Amino acid sequence: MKNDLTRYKKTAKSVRKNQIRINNEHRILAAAVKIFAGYGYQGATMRKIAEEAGLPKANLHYYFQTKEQLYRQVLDGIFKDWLAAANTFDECEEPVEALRGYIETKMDLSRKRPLESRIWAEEILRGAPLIQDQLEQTLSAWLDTRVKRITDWINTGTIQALNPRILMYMIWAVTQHFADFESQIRALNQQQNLSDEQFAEAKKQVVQTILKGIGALD
Amino acid sequence: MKNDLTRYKKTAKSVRKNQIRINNEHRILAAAVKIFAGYGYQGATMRKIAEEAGLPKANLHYYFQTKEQLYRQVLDGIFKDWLAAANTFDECEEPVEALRGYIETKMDLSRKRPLESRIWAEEILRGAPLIQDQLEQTLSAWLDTRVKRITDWINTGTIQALNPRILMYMIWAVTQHFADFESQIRALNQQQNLSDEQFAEAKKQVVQTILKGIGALD
DNA sequence: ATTAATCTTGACCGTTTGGTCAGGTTTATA
DNA sequence: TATAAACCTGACCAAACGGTCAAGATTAAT
Repeated sequence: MKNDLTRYKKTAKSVRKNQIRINNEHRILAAAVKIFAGYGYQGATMRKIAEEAGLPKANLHYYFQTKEQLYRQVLDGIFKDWLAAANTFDECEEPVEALRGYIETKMDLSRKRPLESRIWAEEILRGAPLIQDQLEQTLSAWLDTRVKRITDWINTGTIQALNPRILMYMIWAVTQHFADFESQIRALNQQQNLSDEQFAEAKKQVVQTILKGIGALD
Repeated sequence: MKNDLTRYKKTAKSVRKNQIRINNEHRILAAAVKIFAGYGYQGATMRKIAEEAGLPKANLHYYFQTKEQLYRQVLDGIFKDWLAAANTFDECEEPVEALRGYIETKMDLSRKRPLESRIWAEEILRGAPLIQDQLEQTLSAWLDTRVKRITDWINTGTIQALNPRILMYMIWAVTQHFADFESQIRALNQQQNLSDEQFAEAKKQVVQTILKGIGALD
């Protein structure tokens, strides 16, 4: 029993100690997302991230040895969110509901996490120097299986004949556009970000146009 | 006559002298496009641009006083190309041919000038710090008149009811995606850029999906 | 109460950055 | 041929960068 108590105490203290690390890593990562999204990888400086996090710069290097390692962890987190959202593609058998759910989930992700979307976009814009492997392996494998599902829909006549990859590129392009080009959309909307109502309208129209465009509606 | 000859000589020499400046400015701007597209504004250095142009760094500062001024001229050039392409929107009265022509022109621009598209995308990603005015004025005015044309199409029942602005955002998103996310598409295409045939297929499918999606086909 | 492990941080370092400038060279004009 | 204007460039500079480190503070474990 003493043993148990000791272990319990140890665990509790470990948890609390880890908590310091976990808390600070979270704080730094959150600050890093803001700064990387706002300035790009090169434009972001460890000093700016430290200020945003409210910590001395040297402290950042205690938790993340280099700027590149910090950036890599940010990218990893984004990729995990992306994969989680991507699974909504498989929740329905029917093309209309599967695609509608996927498009809406991607739109919601753009709305709720625009910073992450922009970091991802910039990384790809620069030629994906750090995430090429993930693209060529994880993302490529994910896409392959969905291409097969779409091909099945085509073969059963549920949607019209088309290149499934190009369809996916179109969905990615449109959904992510609302995060990545937010500042352009704002400039064209009387300097106001889209309201919730406007965004809901956009989401609906995007779904409608794509589903109708591939012959899954009407 | 002597006057004419003198003027002619003067003009000729002026032209040739200007030619030195024009040539070098072109050389520097072309190098700047490559470097800014490959590294982003912050990642691009005057040294890299100078190397790409084959000129000493100090020479760049002779023609363009600061890095920001050089970057601004690059952006101006891109915007002019964009506006030129945008006019294809007005070449046809009918929505099908007007939109098809516009989408195809934008796709061709992505194919032929991906570097410029990426520079533009990065500028917007960063919040458009230098081109906000152009977006809020020139681009906004351009969009307004096209919104009216699309609204006319809706009112005459040529296409279905929709928000014209969102339609334009979708077109921009999809067409520019093929330039901006080229490295992702490459990673998902056996590490090969889209061939001319693949790109032609994409162009066709994009046109088809959007036109059908807004009820302008079938 | 001691000891060990973890965390914190101001001061510092070598490198790279955008930008300057004096002085030389080339080109244009008369 | 003489003179002015335009062009060229190696050497240089202050500022900012990512990263290091020693020394102190805090927390954990016995």
